[in-house]
Amino acid sequence: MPRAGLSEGRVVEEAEQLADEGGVVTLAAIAARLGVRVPSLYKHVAGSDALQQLIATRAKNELADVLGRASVGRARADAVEAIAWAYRRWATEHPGRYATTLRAPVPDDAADLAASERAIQVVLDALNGYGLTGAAAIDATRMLRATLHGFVALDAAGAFGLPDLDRSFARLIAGLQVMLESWPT
Amino acid sequence: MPRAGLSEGRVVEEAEQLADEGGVVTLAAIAARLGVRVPSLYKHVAGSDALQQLIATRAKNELADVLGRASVGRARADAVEAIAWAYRRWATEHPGRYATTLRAPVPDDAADLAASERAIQVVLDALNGYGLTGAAAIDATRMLRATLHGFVALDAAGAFGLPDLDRSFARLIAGLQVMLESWPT
DNA sequence: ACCGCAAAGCTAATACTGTTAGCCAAATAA
DNA sequence: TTATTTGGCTAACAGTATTAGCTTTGCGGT
Repeated sequence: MPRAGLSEGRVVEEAEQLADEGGVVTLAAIAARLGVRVPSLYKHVAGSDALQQLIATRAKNELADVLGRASVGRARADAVEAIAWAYRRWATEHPGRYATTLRAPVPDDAADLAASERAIQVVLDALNGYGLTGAAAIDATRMLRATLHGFVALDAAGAFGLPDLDRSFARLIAGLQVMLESWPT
Repeated sequence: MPRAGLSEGRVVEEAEQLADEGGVVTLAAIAARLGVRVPSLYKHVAGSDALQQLIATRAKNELADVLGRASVGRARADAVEAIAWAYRRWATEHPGRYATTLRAPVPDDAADLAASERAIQVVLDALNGYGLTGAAAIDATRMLRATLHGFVALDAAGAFGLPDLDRSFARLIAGLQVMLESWPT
């Protein structure tokens, strides 16, 4: 029996693809796609939970990259708008990976913690232009994350009616600008 | 063998309790708590999915009730503030039931659709005082739902650091007021 | 070139989950 | 009292994750 040439990375990639295609992310499904039996996967990942964790960490890093690239060279309203659209776009294009992004970082996983930090830092940097520091910056970051996540999450769940989502999102961003302009320091 | 005296309502209640206690909502766990074997549950609910559906519909109705009670007799800023705090409170006190609230209503379930409508209507009524109609009202409703859901979802996931959540939420509400005051009609 | 060994696949077995079929006793209706 | 419906049960099956243990591949060292 020839080897399939798997690796941790290969398994995680396949799981990510499967997740983003909306399939049920099960070891059985992943193994089938890789042309391998289920227990063979355990030679590369420690189990279902560990696999989820790997996907989550990679997703957080990728999201941080996307947001960082979107906001580079921009400030204030420009930066917020760019980040918002990039965030929504990545989340809707990668719903499976995005969903893993939300779970709290497990406290003993340094890589996961670092990835979470990176994503938040991009938002904090963008808000820097508004002169927010300390508690005000924390509040504003939480507000921004909550708003963006809430929109894409409700969208993904189909909780909104279908039409005019882009218009609603644009209005939302405009509203965020107003909010941030008047944010107390 | 004496009967356990179950009913659809009793099964759903137990599942709701289990969900809000953070347990894994599994037929096995529910049956154990009710002192009954798993297949017996099928005499009262049509299966795992159907049970989820029942919980979801009841949860949407309860949330609509809570928001409705909170906003009665209030308008504009008052109404928004009351709804926001009631929403967050109910969601954090009933995390399991709240989570079921987010799934899109299944199109052929009239009760579920009606429940979803009720909850949205409360928000729409509250925004009525701002003179929003048509597209503007839709945008504002989506914004409000997204913001509230985003905050409680990230909170529930532990995605925020622990401290000062009430302060951040209060700031968020204040920001929403500003946003709504300047919302274009 | 050969051996040895770690890595990578496999089968088999266990323990969960949900689900269906079919039995039997208990409550209820005639 | 008898007939029927109802609500519990056991048994069986399918799907999932996981572990144990076996075999073979393929690479590194001699």
